[in-house]
Amino acid sequence: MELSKNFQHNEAEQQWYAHWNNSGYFKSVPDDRPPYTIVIPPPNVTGVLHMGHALNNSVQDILIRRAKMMGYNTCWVPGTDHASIATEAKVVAMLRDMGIDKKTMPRDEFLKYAWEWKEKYGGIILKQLEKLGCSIDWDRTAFTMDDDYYAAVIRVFIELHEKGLIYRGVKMINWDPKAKTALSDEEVIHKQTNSKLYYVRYKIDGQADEYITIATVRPETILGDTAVCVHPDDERYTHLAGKFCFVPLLNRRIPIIFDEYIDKEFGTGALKVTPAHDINDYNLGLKHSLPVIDTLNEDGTMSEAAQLYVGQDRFAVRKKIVEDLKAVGNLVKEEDYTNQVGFSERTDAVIEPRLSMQWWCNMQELSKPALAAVMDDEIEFHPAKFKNTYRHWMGNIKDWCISRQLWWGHRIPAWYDTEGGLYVAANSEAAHEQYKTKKPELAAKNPILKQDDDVLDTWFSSWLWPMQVFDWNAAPDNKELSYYYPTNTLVTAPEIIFFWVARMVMAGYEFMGKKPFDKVYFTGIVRDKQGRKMSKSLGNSPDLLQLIEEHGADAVRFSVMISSPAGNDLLFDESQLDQGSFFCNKMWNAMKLVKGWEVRCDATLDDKNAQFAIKWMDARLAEVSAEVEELMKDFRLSEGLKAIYSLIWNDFCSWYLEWVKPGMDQPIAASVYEHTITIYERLLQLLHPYMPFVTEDIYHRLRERAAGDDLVVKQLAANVIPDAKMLKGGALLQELITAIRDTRNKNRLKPKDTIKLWIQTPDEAYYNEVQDILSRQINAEQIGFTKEPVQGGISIVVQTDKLYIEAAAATIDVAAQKQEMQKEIVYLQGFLLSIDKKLGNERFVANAKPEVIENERKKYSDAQAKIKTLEESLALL
RNA sequence: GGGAGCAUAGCUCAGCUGGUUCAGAGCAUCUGCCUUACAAGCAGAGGGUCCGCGGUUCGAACCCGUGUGCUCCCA
Repeated sequence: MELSKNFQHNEAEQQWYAHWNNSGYFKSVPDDRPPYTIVIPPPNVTGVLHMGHALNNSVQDILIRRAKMMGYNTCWVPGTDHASIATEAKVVAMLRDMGIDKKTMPRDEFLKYAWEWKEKYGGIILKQLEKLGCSIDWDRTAFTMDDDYYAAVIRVFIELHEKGLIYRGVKMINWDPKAKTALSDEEVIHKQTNSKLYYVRYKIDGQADEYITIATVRPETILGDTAVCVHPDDERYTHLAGKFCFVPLLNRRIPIIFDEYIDKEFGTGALKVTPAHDINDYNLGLKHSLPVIDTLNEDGTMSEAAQLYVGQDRFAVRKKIVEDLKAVGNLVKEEDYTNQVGFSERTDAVIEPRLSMQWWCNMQELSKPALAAVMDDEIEFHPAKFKNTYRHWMGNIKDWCISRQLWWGHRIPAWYDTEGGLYVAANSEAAHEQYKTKKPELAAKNPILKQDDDVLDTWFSSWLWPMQVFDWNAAPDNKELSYYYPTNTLVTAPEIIFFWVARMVMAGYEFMGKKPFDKVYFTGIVRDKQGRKMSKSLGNSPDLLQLIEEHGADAVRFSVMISSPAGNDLLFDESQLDQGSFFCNKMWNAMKLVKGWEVRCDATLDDKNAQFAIKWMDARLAEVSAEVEELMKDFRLSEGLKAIYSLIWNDFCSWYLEWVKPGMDQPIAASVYEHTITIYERLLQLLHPYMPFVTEDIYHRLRERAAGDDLVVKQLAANVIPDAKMLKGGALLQELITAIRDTRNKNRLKPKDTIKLWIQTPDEAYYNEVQDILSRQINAEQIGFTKEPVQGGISIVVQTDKLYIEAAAATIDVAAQKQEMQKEIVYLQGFLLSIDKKLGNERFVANAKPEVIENERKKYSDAQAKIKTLEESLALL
């Protein structure tokens, strides 16, 4: 078999994903094994895969694959949410391109287009997860507007309405003039914005040439002013009690009112009050019984009520009104000002506070068990610091605006009669039944009820996800739900904590009476080199599919995971991908090396010289396996990967393989070959959750495999206690080799120059065991023991053994050797002193743990011995 | 304004319950190698007031306080 120079990721990825999927390894049905379940945080149906998804889904896949190898029945449920606003925007844009205006279209027809759009583009993001290698149970793919899911959402609405938790009312909401819908508070993003603060004077009624000056960043809202408010203690204005002033340009007469809400320090201390367009002004208006003048249309243009600039956009009007105020002399001044402005999460339009009739969900009761569950660690947060954020939000929870003025989504199951009577029911028939019973006379006259035009917030459906993907609504006692629910781990970004995590917890307790998941793992945020969050709008997110194409899915997963400690952000830079692909290549080459030995196997050969290497490698494998297990328990995936990476590259490739490698054209003991293959398999298995393709590929190249013998389903062996003596012996051997190589370098020996090594040690047995390895690693033609110092050689000290190197080619620098030894002695003497001080301190001896003291004593005697050895060697030079 | 977090090698970051096996990794740099798997590699090396100050402690990168700088979330 001719093997390519490098690992060919493209072929391997295609081949193995198809093989795993076709073999049914990703499918899950309830059985006797314990379940390990993850529901995917449904990506937005309009989305494409970006770096955040790469991180998020790599983490999920690692957890799932590892659980699978540990004997769990793993189930990873995929799906998408319908993304009301984003999808509707896409469909409207598509129609516009076709020359069709949504307004001219009935609802049903629009929805037909929307479903077509969803069928065509909606699944793209899920398909992309295949490329990343995600072991997803595709048969379970769910969508928040599937029929069963739709029914569940409607049921939940009705139940909460019956409980009195859902109600309809007029309140100040966040209005997105671009999407023309209300938004919840969570969908508004506040950004610091450079604005202007305009000082505008309002003429006082009855006072010739007296004005009151207000400051505003939104001069266009002047047209909706119904009062000017000042602080009752503000001496500048006390004389204006009971007076009125005129709104500039309109000359509407409005009262000057007094309220302690006013901040005297801000601007001029006088506030224009526009109850229709500011939440604080609205509350002030309620308190002082001010009229409300809504000067904006739904698309952000000025309404008839504004009287001026009717039909023109709010931002165009802002400029014009400033000009016009200036022209009539009422603009006093303007200054630069930075303030927080709300933007729509989906459309990026500037949000308008607007008074509007909407549906609301009261969260007070729902939040109580949800808050307690997280605070009591019934649901564990990793990292735990997010408990604070969660508590803060839950503790100050506000009613949730759940209606959206859109068509794409779950239509609100409420019907109205001609008198405004309200009927909430699962369907039109049921609503009409209610109507006939309640108002038989009206029903006879006007038999048709009108359904509410609005749909529900997308998150009002996705909060049911962990339950409804297992068919909660139709069959609450079904086998799957009781087997998979509560799910094990939810993996998500911290920015989703309120949208998703909090609401899913609430829904879980409210409707299932149980938590939706045991643990929540919050990943970091993926940022670019400059530390900016990667986002579509900034355009700083690399094309993930292209990265996978170029570097391979394993390399992408590696680079994302290696630099992603739990809950910390990760600065992603494409150059990091190299480390991952180099690693794939390293493993590929190790496989080539080992496979090359196959034809040189000799079953009759003695494997004595390799025993040390094998036992040591087994011990390291045991040690790191245990370490990884601990790290995984704490979601320290990045450190787990580092440990495995180092085990494979350093311990296995750089040390072990060199130690068992046969000489050129020399045979290898068959048992050593076998053992090496087995060790490599176990290393690949340990790494597999992180880098599934390259590991599966090499696994199959190491040996012929029977059908079904695939790494993805190979069960991890139970961890064993590593052989401590072997670990120590291996570490010493490495230290010896490195020290001698360093000495060779320093004495300008070429790699091909051979040396003679004389060892002065009390433990000759150890050296006998490693002699074969040692001589090859340092290119020694001869190794022997000595009881006396060897004259004329280079002398070094490793731990407390003395080594003498004789080399014909060496240019020995005695002065340099002396200097180095003296330096070492000085350091050790200082070290000794510090331990001495410590051990001489009564309080240390009294307070420190016995093992700490014991360790200090050992360090002391070791250092003493080493100084003695060094001094002896020094004396000989 | 309220809250959370971060500051460790030139860069990006690890360092969990305080104890020179605690000052680490990768990249970058320097030196030597085309050594029979790998130059996408091998063998070595150098490099740090663990942000400043104060405190607790026998002992602090780690705990506490404080200052400075930065990031994020919420209002």
